[in-house]
Parts: sequence; structure tokens; C-alpha cells
Amino acid sequence: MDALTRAVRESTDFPSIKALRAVNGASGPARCGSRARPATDAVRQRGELQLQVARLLRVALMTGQFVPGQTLSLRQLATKLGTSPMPVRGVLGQMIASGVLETQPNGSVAVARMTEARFTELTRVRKALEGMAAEMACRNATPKLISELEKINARLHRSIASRDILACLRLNQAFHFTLYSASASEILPSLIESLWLRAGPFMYFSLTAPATPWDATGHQDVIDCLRKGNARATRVAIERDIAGSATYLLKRSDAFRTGSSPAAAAAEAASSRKRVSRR
Amino acid sequence: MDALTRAVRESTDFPSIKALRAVNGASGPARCGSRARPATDAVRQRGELQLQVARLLRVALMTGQFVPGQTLSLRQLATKLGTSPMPVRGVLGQMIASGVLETQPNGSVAVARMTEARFTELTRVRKALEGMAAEMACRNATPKLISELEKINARLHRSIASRDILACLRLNQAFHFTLYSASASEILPSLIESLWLRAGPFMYFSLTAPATPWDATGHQDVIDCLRKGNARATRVAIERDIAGSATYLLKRSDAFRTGSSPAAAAAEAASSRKRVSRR
DNA sequence: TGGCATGAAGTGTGATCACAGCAGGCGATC
DNA sequence: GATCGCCTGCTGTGATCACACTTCATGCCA
Repeated sequence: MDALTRAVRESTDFPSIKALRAVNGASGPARCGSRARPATDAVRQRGELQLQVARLLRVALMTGQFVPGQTLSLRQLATKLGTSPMPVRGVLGQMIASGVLETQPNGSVAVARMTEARFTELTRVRKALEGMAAEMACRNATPKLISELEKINARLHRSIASRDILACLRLNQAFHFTLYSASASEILPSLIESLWLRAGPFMYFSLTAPATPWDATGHQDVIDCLRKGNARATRVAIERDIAGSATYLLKRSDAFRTGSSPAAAAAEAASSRKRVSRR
Repeated sequence: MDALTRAVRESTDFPSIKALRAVNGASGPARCGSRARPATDAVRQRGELQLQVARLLRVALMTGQFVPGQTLSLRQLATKLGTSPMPVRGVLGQMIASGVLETQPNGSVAVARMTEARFTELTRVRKALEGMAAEMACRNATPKLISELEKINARLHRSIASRDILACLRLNQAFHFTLYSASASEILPSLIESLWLRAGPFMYFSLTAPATPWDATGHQDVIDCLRKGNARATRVAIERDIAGSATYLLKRSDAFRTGSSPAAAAAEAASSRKRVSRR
């Protein structure tokens, strides 16, 4: 049981931040402003390290490298990333505050588990916020935006055809957030992103089953509404798209058992991830 | 100009966490697990310090102890609170992530400024989320909840009559969040709280003008709808209440000048806070 | 007296250390 | 043989230090 979770943990292979750096002499975690660092270091900026950690962690969560219920260790993550625990601590604190991660009774940090009630509510809030963002985006829609969305959608269809789950999730996310960024809203995209991040690990996990992935026909409706300039219809189309994928996930009722048995979930995710990457 | 902001900063008098502790021998910031601490120390728990800092900072923001645009110094806050910069850093990081604070171009942290567009959008999102929470709360409404809300509302009316702005804000917040906590939602209250926190400093600041405060007649409508058990009407009533106070604030168009001149805002807030506390 | 340079103070960030709490393993004792 | 106690290694948290960077003020030179 512990061996299983350990196996999952071992298989999480980040691109080490240490490797991303231009520093070549430092072996351990590079000091913040090490005097040995030449002026040619392009990576280091103000708070850059924390941003990189946040980015990597977000991607890892959205691509199923962590499983709902899995505990995340500050020091282990830091070692894996090649940094000190410091920036990891900051990022984890923010993710705990936004509900993506949660602190277990013993104080350690874990990926938030998903229950059916939580997922239903998440979907409801998503419909409200993303519907609003879509409506605003429609009022600012340009031909450039529409063609960009169509391009993403075409690639999404190809990914669905080739059953590339990772690409499906990434392109689906790209479609939605490209649309929402056109809303010119300052607060909606970040709120929506936190909701996606909450659902992220669960969605990946539940889509890795051998069942057929969802169809993205809802996206075409959104594009059509955008082209007509009908803001209310765009909102409805997005809401329908969200509801559609939500019911698809809800129908797979076994997906929620991760809440009761994290170890089994970890094992399942590990095998399914292998299955995906092997393709 | 700098003297003004400094004056404001000086006047922010937190209840020092150091004073809250049971430690009597330690003079500087008490070490985390100092061996000198007796086992009778009731305050210290896991992550307790960061929670206390977060609580104090939230209250300070909601009660206008900080002004939109004012820069917050990590070390100064820590010194004022009697802790090391460490827990303050964590809390500020979370507040930056949630949009309550923002990092200035030079890297220092400041209270997010409010623009008219931002406020309009904030109000729109608030209406959606709080309307949803109110609707859910109505479905779970109990006589106990309704009587509690009526009690809060009665005290709010008394505070309006005596023009106690601080109490008005606190009771208004209590009314709304008591209602929302009845929604039994896991994600809505925290989302809503982050929105309130964004608007908090601005609301306090703009209400401290000598103009007449708003009337809270909308609350009574909400209570009536709750008693009738009409969920949709409850949603509409809350939306109307939010829209009402928003238009009241928007009418005071001068309130947004804090975005252009933080120093003047700080001075204004300092004098108005004195005016309030002197009563 | 005007303008530029320099340095001291303050900023956030990252690293490291110290500590309390907890979990699991392992041996000694009943 | 079962159970209790210790003990080692882990966890997150708080404190402290070191560093790059900005800012502002003082001093020096033209």
C-alpha cells in the first residue's frame, strides 16, 4: 500500500528547475544571490523562482502527476525541483488558501479529494463564472479570437481522435481560457483558474479510464454563437458545454472512490498514466 | 506627503500577537519551539501564528487601517505584530495570490487600488456568487437562522442611527456571511470572502466621508424572502442589496481618486478614522 | 549653487537551521 | 508471544541570515 503511493511519487518527473538554470557550477540548491553567479544569468529575477515552482506545480496537477488524496511533502518537492523548500512553501501555502490543496489532520499537505457533492457544486459555480466570462468575451469578440478558437478546436478534435488524453485536457483548457481572456476581466480568469485547478487532478484521473473520452461538440456551438455576436447564447453554450462534460464525469461514478481509498487511487493513476504515456 | 503616509502607518495599532502570547520572559520574537516555553502555553499550535496574522490583517483591511495604494512592509508588519517576518510573508503571499494585495513594479507589496471598472466588475461577480449562495441558503433556511439574521439587522439599524461606520461594516458583513454559511457550500463562502476582502479597504474608505451612510432596507427584503422560502426571490433580493450599496458607492465618484493619489487617500483615511474613533 | 555619484537603509526572496509533533520500526520487558 | 516504550526519521513552521535590488539622502565636485 505504501509501496504503491511511493511508486506514484517516484514516477512524478518534473523538469528540474535546477536544470533550467544557467548555473553550471552549483551542485546543491543555488543560493539566492550567490556571488559566484555570473551576470549573464538570465533566469534569475525577482520572485522568479516561486513563479516557476507555481507553474510546474500547476501543470503537474492538471496533467495528473498528482492524485487526489496524495500527500505532498515540502522537502521532497523541493529536492525534486532542485530548490530549497522556501519557494515551494510559498506556493503550497497559496494553493492551500485557494482550496486546491488541503492540510491533513496531521498537518501534512495533500491534494484535495473530490466528492460528488463538491464536484456538483464546483460545476455550478463554474457555470456561473465561466458563463459570465463568455458573455463578456462575446462582446469583445474579434475575428482573430474566433479563428484562434477554431484552430484550437480543430487540434482538440484530432487529439480526441487519437485518444491523447493529455493533449485533450490541455487543448480544452486552452480553448476555455483563450475565450475568457477575451473578456478583458481582471478578476474572472484568476477565479476560474482556481476552480479548474481544484477539479484538475480529478478530471485527469477520471478521464484516464479506458472509456471513451467526451466529445467536444459544445465548443463548436460556442464558436457559432461568438460569430453571431449573441452574448446570451454564448453564455448558454458555455454552460451547456460545462454541464455536458460534468455529467460525463458524473456518469463514471467510480471516479469518486479516490476519496475513500487514496492508495488505490494512486495505483490506478500510476497505471493509467503509464498507459497514456506509453501510447 | 511622505509624512502623511507615515502618519497613517504609525496610527495602525494592531493588538500585538506578542502581547497575546502567554510568554512573559521572551523579549524579542519568541522562537518557534523555544525550550524556555512552559507546557502551559495554550496559544501555540500548528500554524497558529500564521492564522493569527491572517486574522489580524483581514480585520485591519476591512476596518480601513490600510488604505488602497498603501505599501505594506513585511518587516514593519512583523515588528508591529511581534513576530518574525516569516508568518507575515506567508499571509501576504496568499493575499497577493487572491488579488487583495498587489506587488508594485519595484517589488514591494501594496493594498490593491480600486478603479471604477474594477469595482463594477467586482460587483457583478459578487451578485452572481452571493446570489447563488443566498439561493442555496434559502433552501436550508431554519427559523434559527432567520432570527439570527433579524438580530444582526436590528443592531445594524442601531449602528446606522448612531453613525458608527465601523459597526455598520462589521454587522453588514456578519449579515451576509451568516446567510452564506447557511448555504452549506464548501467553496462559495471562501470565494465570496476574497471578493469582500478586495473591496474592503475601498468600502471603508469611501464610507468614512461625512455623507450619509446607506440604508440597509435590502436586508429586510432578504429576510422576508427567506421566511417565505422563496429561493429565487432571495437571490434577487441579495442581488438588489448588493447593487444598491454599489450604486451608493459609485455615486460618490470622488472615492476612486485613491487610485491616482495614495498619499491624499492616506491622509483622508487617517483623518476620517480619527473622526470615527473619536465618536 | 546645480548636478552627479556614492553609500546607507529598507525592500522582498531564498537558504539554512532549530524545534515540536507525528508515524513507524524495533527491541526490551512482562 | 504480546505489549509497552523508546528512537529514528519524517513532517510543517518559525527564526535568522545572506543576497540583489531600489530608494533616498548626503556629500563632493564642477
